[in-house]
Amino acid sequence: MAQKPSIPKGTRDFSPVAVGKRNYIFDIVKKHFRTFGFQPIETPSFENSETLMGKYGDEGDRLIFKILNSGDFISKVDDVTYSSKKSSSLTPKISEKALRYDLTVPFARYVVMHQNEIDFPFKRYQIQPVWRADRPQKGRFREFYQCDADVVGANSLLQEVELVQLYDAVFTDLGLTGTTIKLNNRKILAGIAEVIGAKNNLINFTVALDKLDKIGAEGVKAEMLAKGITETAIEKAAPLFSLKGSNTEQLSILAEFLAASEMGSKGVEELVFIIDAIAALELHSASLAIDVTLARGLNYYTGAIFEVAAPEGVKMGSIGGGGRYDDLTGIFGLKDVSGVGISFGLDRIYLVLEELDLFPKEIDRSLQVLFVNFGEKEALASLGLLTQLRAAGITADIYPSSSKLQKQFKFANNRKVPFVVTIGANELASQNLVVKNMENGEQTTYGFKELDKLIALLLG
RNA sequence: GUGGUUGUAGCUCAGCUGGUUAGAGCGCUAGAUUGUGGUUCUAGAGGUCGCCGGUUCGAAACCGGUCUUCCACCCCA
Repeated sequence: MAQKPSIPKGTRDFSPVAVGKRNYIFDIVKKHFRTFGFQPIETPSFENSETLMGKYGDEGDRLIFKILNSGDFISKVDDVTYSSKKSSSLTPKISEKALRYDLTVPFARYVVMHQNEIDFPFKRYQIQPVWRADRPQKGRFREFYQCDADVVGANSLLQEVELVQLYDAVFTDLGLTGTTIKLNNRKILAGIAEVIGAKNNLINFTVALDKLDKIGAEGVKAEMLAKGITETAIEKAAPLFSLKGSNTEQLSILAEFLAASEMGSKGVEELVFIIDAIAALELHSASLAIDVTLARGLNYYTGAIFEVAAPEGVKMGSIGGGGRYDDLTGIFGLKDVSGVGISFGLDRIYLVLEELDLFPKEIDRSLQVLFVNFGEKEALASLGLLTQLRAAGITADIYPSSSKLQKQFKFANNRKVPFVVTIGANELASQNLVVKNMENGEQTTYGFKELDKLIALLLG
């Protein structure tokens, strides 16, 4: 053992137990994606750099993992570029591929490339890892999975309503009650900026507003001032900092505030539709809340904006987000295809479920029954019975060597095996097997011919 | 990318202002118990103190660098 091996910053190994828990979440998410009519696709881990670069802003470009070209790539760089030592001009010459940064941009590329084969409206889901050269923190990794569901080619607000229901269905099924689905609309943000006279400073305005719950009203004002938003404009927007009351109350205040803005009024109208529809349909465990400070990545959202907050009391950033983008495929040359989608933050949902102890304990039951090994003859007899159990769909195994019973039972205990079958010389002679319930220690004897009874016990 | 923080046994952590052979609990192995785990008792094995370099008679401890962890920015799931 020369040096202890390690894995790169922000990456993780997953143990059998962890994979079991992750698959539990994946399976529930997939189940609901499918019942809502979404179809799965997959795209490559890496794309051509030009597909990704420039789609996430300067900040995003910095976080994209670039892949070096193959071969003697340095020798192909001209001397001027090489000696300039400027990463921005050198990188494109030595790297033409990059790891996927999210699933939305590759999806847009997919839609454009396959537009003639796709039946629109196209509802797709995609669950794959993405990579970001970010600095890791709790719940933030350099390699993590995204679970996205998007609809392209449908302008109806019914999609937004369904996506809210989809969030609710998944979190309810996971037993994660008390989540808050925060809802806003880019048109409202644009309307506010218009009304207060900061139309040309929309991004700075919303980025600052988005931090309200983090840095408080004073902090937001300070940041807005620093970003060149006038004091009178901030004053006008001030009532929105402390917007309170039910969704409908907030909406009526907003409607009044935005009356002069055509864009803003349209946004209010859209929110009213979604809120009314959800009120009529009712959610199971989540609550839907208007949040005018919600901005998220403004790069491509044009309509509804979603973000899901973990139940109160759990310290965790958002566990999901999404929104509508009217022209995502435009950057790849396909105009007028509207899309709307949501994403589940698997790693964070995992942490939240862990913290609230919401994983079912059957998950780590990776083996339902273990046969104790007494020696060659007994083991061969066990193998015959084992085969029948496996054929009946039961996860069963035999201890590979005739080690001490103490050791074999301890192994069963550590693996959390609920039943252990013992077939020793006595049992072999009488054609019986002894089944031990590891939870309460009770032992029951069955004849070899009564295997159906054992199967019923194990399946029940 | 900026500022800070962390690293000691498989795991969770002690280890004082530098001073012999670096500790505990849990886990692991063996025995008490040659057909029974989860409880108890006894014994044992496990560590180039993240890595590289420096200061010193002497470094786990001090200094520099580097990697890693976590945190605040930035940004975001």
